[in-house]
Amino acid sequence: MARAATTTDAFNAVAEPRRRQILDLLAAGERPVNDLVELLGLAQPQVSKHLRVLREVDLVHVRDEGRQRMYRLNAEPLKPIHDWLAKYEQSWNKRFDLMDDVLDELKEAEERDGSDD
Amino acid sequence: MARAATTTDAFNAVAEPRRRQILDLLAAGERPVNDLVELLGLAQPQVSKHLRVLREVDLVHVRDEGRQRMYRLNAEPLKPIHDWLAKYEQSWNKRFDLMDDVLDELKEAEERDGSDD
DNA sequence: TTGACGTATTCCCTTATAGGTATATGATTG
DNA sequence: CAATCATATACCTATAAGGGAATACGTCAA
Repeated sequence: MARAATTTDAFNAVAEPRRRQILDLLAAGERPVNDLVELLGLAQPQVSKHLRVLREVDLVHVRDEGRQRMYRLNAEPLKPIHDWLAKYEQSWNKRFDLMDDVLDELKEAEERDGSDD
Repeated sequence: MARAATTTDAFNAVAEPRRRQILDLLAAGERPVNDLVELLGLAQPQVSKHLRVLREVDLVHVRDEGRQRMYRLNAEPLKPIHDWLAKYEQSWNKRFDLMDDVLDELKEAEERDGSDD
């Protein structure tokens, strides 16, 4: 099997840095494709392709405005990622794992020193 | 160019559901590979391969314990993901985008109604 | 209608995934 | 030392990514 499609969920869609950039830009407000093309310095087709992925996981909404297509952020699909991360948050904030690290080093030292019976 | 390697960063490593499961299991404490194999119901080589990816992005630490290898969670590399998400948090919590949605619908209705002038 | 503009899609290519299966490596026991 | 356990790696296959380039499509202006 190959890797899961980028359009499987927000986790996969957002793993690509360019797509995160796009979302970051859209966070400031609605924008037509060409704006993004300029801001990102990418070729237009690549931007359209990234936008397609973001659309498929519902991270952006589109609206037709004349010959332009206005893209707008829809952050809701990011919530599952945030929710999943919640349980790990203490690990880096409160240095909860400091204790684990110490225990680890103790065990390793123990093995090194007292290894010969 | 192909997709970025899964070992590029935590974003990519964590896009795979199995690897998130592994981290979830390790969140409860250190475990040898075979424990994970049983708990996940996966073949041992696949588990080892997932663990390798997690190791390469430093999401797990290993410790030799006799013929077993004890894996432990290291959540720190998840922080960048959390940090990136921070700016979107309000979007789903406080329904900040409700306003945007309303504006959107107004615009669309406007277009529908006043289009034939 | 013709042409220019804004955007999406298609095709080609290189690369790497994830799973399956077999096997290699390292540590322990007898 | 041989056998076994715990884990890692190698090899194979199918699949699809993302970039580049060309082109198709829809809209508006003259």
